[in-house]
Amino acid sequence: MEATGGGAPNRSVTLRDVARFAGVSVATASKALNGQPQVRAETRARVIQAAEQLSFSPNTIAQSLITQRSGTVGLLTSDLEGRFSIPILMGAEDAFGAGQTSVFLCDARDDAIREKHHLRALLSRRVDGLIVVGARPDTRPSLGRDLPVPVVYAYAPSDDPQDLSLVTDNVGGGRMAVDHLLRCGFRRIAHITGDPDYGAAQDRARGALERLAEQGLEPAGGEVWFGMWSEAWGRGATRMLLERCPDVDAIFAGSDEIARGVLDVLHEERIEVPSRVAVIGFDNWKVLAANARPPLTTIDLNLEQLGRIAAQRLSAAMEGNPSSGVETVPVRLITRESTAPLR
Amino acid sequence: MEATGGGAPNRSVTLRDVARFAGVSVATASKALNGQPQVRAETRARVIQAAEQLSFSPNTIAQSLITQRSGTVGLLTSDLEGRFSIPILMGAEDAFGAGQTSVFLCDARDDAIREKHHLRALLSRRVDGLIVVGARPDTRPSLGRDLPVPVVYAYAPSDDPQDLSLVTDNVGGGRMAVDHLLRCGFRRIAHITGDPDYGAAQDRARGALERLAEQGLEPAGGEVWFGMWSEAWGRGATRMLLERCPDVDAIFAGSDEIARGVLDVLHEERIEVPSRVAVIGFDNWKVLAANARPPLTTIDLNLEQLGRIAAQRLSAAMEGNPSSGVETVPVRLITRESTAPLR
DNA sequence: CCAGCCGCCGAAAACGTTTTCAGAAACGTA
DNA sequence: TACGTTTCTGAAAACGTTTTCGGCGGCTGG
Repeated sequence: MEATGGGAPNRSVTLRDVARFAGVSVATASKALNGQPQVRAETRARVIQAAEQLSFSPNTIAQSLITQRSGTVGLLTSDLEGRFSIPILMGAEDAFGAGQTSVFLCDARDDAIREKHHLRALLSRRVDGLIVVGARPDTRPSLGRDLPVPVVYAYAPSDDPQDLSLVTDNVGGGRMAVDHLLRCGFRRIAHITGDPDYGAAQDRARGALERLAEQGLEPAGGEVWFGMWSEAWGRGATRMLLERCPDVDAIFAGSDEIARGVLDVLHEERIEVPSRVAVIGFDNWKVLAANARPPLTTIDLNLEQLGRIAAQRLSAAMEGNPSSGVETVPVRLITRESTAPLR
Repeated sequence: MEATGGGAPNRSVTLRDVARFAGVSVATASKALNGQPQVRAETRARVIQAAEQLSFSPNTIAQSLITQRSGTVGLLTSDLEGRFSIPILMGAEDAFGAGQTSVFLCDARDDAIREKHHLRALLSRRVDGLIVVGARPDTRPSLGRDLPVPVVYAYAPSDDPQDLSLVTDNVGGGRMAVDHLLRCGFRRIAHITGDPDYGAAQDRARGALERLAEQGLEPAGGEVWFGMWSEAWGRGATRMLLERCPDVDAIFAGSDEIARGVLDVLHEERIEVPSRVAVIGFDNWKVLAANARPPLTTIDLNLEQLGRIAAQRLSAAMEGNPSSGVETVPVRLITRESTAPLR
């Protein structure tokens, strides 16, 4: 028979059922299952066994109602591809200790009114906190200061310095990329990157230029090649670069997409990578970077880490220890074959 | 003053507060706000205004407790990249009518015990239904028949035919790809695809071969080129193909990644696409397909649609109209420049 | 003027838990 | 034996809603 079997969480077996089955009151049953001290060991055992036999699963909703904590957080994103939100979600799941906290994922699709809508819904569900993940790494409008729950902005910082924002360290990433190329022995380093309206493009470029300047170097071609975040621009810029500056020996691309375009043209021109020209990307977008020819050295955005920190800060804020300002999360160098020490 | 301002959803203003403020009982307030008929228009207006002034937001948790419906569903995925789950999530959000239903996204990371863990948590949160998104389009173990809520399997079908599974129409997609090439006038068509252990690879190939056979054709090279889901395999296979069968005039790649490898070699060999050889991919993975040179015609998996249908079927099941078996969702041809009518 | 009806409102129960507090049982001590 | 103490248990209130049902007042028709 199935009735007492361990299998089926039958529809709605409640604490009352468990209590009755164990021959105690609901109060005692509750205390027994929650490890409260004031219950005899033998009684507790009986209750626990009853719960198992009935495959009791406590109704979190009722618990939330009374404890005033839902054990949920909202993850509000506008990231159509899920490229940023999923790693961040995974980091957050980790940090929240699985099973303790569940997360509502809402995609606002870059639409302010849809975002407002989702926000209302989440608040009405009494989430304990909110993580807001932007679509692009530039400041975004704050949700406001008067929300009843703590918020942390991840990837795209809030425009209100009073909020807490977590961003990847683009300046540091730019430095790191150039530093790696320098360590490998390259000196004539160009930087081809994306849309100059993006803070990320500016920051990565700044980091790169700073590190070059420390060695008394200028970028190959004289300045940074801003353009678009696409392979096509990577190809076009590389062609111009090779013409203007044929002795370039390394290219730092502002994204892996751009890097793919760069590699493509180098390959077309029969220029060996990395022995003649080294290439480094940015983002560690696996499908692009790992499949490249040769596999692409790049800067990993460390998004799980970012998600983990977001969850930690949110937990702290929920305990009453809020923080504010912009915190930058370090990035990581992923070495593959498109850069290598010059002999 | 902020007190009567519309802005801040102040901590926990309850229906009692609204009722008191409007000078009615909680019962009446509830009915007024929910559009129940047995309340005078004037009274209703007073309550609504009170609610607005206090910026009342009903506590969904309390509502759920009494209505026995949480208005939430769980989306259980193992899709590390979010490539499948996010579109499916978006489709589901659409179909559920925004704000009515919220979704918990849980990433099991292909780990059975983590999945079990998430499942317990979701059931304990009393989700109204479950969508299970697999990592790869092959059958996966069923969650079991004795769950207290309806389940629909999306992308990866369940191994229990009693369950309802929604899968993309890989056979139809294979047919569609070849059909498109035929319409464009190509006749010597090769098929390079991924790991033969994947049902998706087999199905796409089957569709392709069927359509070819209808024209009395065989695939160029005699058979399907199975291998791996990577650009590298796409490159290798293309080289072999060109050697063995230099008069090939079209290549159907089993994925966009493979297609990129194919294009790469054709380009290297200075073979014009599409005038000499046409290429079609599969997946419509934007970053790969749209950035390709030339932009890649491909088969779109139609995942939002799949998510929408999943949500509809789930809703139906929640209303007491379950279905079962495997339902295939049609795919879509996305025409770009890598195929074009001959001449 | 009265019976009956209808429209509107509110008291109270219910949902499934946790927590408080009073009381019962068992035991040791004077 | 009486009493204080310690352990353990259970009744009841609380969380914030929805829903049922009884009641009150006014209106209509006879």
